[in-house]
Amino acid sequence: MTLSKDLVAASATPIILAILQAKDSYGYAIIQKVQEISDHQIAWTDGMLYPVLHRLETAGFIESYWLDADSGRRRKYYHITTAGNEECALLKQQWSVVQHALQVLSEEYMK
Amino acid sequence: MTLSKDLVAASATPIILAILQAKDSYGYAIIQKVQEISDHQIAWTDGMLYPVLHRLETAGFIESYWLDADSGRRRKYYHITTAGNEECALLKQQWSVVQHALQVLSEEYMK
DNA sequence: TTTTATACATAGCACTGCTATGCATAGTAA
DNA sequence: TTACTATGCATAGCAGTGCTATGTATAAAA
Repeated sequence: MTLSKDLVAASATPIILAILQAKDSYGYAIIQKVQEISDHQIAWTDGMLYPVLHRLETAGFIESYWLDADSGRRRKYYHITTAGNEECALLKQQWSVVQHALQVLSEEYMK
Repeated sequence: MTLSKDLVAASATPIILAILQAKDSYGYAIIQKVQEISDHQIAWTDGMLYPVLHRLETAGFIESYWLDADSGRRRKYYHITTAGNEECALLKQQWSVVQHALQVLSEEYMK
């Protein structure tokens, strides 16, 4: 399943914030996490993710810090801020509005 | 509640197609229908809707025909095509993938 | 006669998502 | 020891487009 461009754009932020709500993480791991929880139906490229992370950091929704992994490689970890938590809640709410609308329409159609 | 720009873009097509699945309709009525089923939480402008309708028609998802209303005004009615029904089903499926992902993340966070 | 509601249309540009590309290192297969 | 894959991050730059702003027209109502 390939998600439409619009849907990818609309879902990236809430998904990233929701992942970081559980625990701090870094770019590469986030991509894998998204694949995992979507049964490989959502496939993000790194080139698409990093700019989004930078935007979220600029917006103040997440903060970053560098850590060295056991492997020796450097990883840029992201931590969700209070503003990020609020944004995440807001986005989820907006999603539920649309979801509810689609739900109502489906039911109406079935009648 | 004001929906984010991305979400508006991603939800417009499935919502319009879902409305037309129930019965043929026209621009102005579609805007009112969206307000109604979303408890006035989704507010589309006509300037935003008409281009979307034209795009959907060009894509072959809907077809149009003119009708004169009792009021005397002309209305451009839209009818969903077979391709449109398929597209609608596909989009709904894509939405459920994202919805499911967000759901899983929420549950993981709660644990 | 002025305003509001109804009804559709689109030029054009501001905006931006993301592709394409680049850099770097660790592990592993050959 | 070489090549390849996986890991890991970064961004220039432009193709692509969503939608604001604007225009037209008619009916009804105030």
